[in-house]
Amino acid sequence: MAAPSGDEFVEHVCSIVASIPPGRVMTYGDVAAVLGSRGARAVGQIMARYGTDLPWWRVIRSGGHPPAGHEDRALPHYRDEGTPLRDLPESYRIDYPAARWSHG
DNA sequence: ATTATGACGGTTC
DNA sequence: AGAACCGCCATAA
Repeated sequence: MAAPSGDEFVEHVCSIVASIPPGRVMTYGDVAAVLGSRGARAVGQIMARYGTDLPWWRVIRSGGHPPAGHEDRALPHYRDEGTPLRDLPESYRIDYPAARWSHG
């Protein structure tokens, strides 16, 4: 496993992200909020480090924008999962209110 | 303990 | 709407 035992934060983030169903998305802030923290950035760090084995594209920024620097990689995933998109085809952003997923 | 960094968030200009 | 600034959190050096 990429995450050694003891890192609850990492384990939690991975678990939450992995629990997001296809076609749904959560913001970094939401994931952090589930952990009782506000480390949206910290979540991004984990995605950058351990997200390689996770559906990282289901984690977006507030406002419905996909992960910075990974828009092109995420787009095909959204189209494949039927995630509601907006502002196509010029640019695109996730229909956050519609695709938002609650951890519970 | 202190500093710097990052797949962020929100406010302000 | 785009850029700048500050705040928050976890990790690495």
